[in-house]
Amino acid sequence: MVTTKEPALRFTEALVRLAHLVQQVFGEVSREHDLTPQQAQLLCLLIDGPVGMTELTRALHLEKSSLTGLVDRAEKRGLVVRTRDSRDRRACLIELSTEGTRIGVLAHEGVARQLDALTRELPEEHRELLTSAIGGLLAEHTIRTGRAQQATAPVITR
Amino acid sequence: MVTTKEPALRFTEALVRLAHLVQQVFGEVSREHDLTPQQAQLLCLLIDGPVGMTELTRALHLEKSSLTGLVDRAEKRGLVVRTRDSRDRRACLIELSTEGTRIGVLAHEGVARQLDALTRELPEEHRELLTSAIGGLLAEHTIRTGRAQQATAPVITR
DNA sequence: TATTGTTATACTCTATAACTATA
DNA sequence: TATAGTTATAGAGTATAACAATA
Repeated sequence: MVTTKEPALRFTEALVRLAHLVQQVFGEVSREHDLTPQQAQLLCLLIDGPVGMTELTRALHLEKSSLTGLVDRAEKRGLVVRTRDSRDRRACLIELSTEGTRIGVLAHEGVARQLDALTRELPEEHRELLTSAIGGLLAEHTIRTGRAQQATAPVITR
Repeated sequence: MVTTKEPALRFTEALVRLAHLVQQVFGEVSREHDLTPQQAQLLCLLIDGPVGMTELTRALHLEKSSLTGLVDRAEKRGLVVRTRDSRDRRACLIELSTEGTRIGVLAHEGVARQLDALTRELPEEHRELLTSAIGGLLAEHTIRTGRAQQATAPVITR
């Protein structure tokens, strides 16, 4: 086996540019719905149900005070609601409002649709292979860092 | 051909999570060098040589006033220098300082190293397939939007 | 007139440190 | 004491609109 440096560099560059592209798509879709990318990310993360602040900080890789502000602004816009956690009076659960659900689902679908459109040209086998390859990368990262990746909707970290 | 919705969704989710991961890596490396991700991105973009403000706004997808601020702060930190463009007295070229070059290269290498490490487990064929598939996506996006992607170092858009 | 870039302004996002309330 | 979350503060990032200087 030869020490091929070239492909490695090209590959990482491809990864970075892909991330760049996904960010763009995410930003554009967010704008269409008058959301910041961070707000869209929050809404997408809450689609599956209410989540506590601490869990959100882990999912979003934010400090708790940063999250407080993000939730404050989202709440002020009527996108989410703070609910008291019945089992722990210190904690609260963040929940989508009706409007938040509506916009969150739209944003989620918008991102999925656009990315899907970009990949429509790929042969089905390639898509599957890509999916599993990416799954491998994510698993590898989880192993290395000990941190699990979020298991939810299209969501981008800042 | 059956209308398979499932794989499409999984695939786009994989893309989004991959982008997420790359963002994380980029953010961590930036922090190590006491840079914001945006500053790191700027430095990486300038490694190949000086670039004008207008071209930078296109590469970074920023409004010109946002870029003015970004460059201001980077200049204040001694990372970049504004140079007058000799052929157009309205324009200026942004150039890395010695320190900016040093840190920019370190950040670039750091990102490449970490991403490379994550992909070391992948079979070589998969890496090549991934690379070409991503290349296809980028090309598709360029066609659809008419905008070229940047052709430079590991760089993430916010 | 059009283009290049800056300034003024207003938000949003983010982190650190100190704090309150509950466990 | 430890944990969940907020507040205070400061700085960074971003966009819109109005502006200056040059083309």
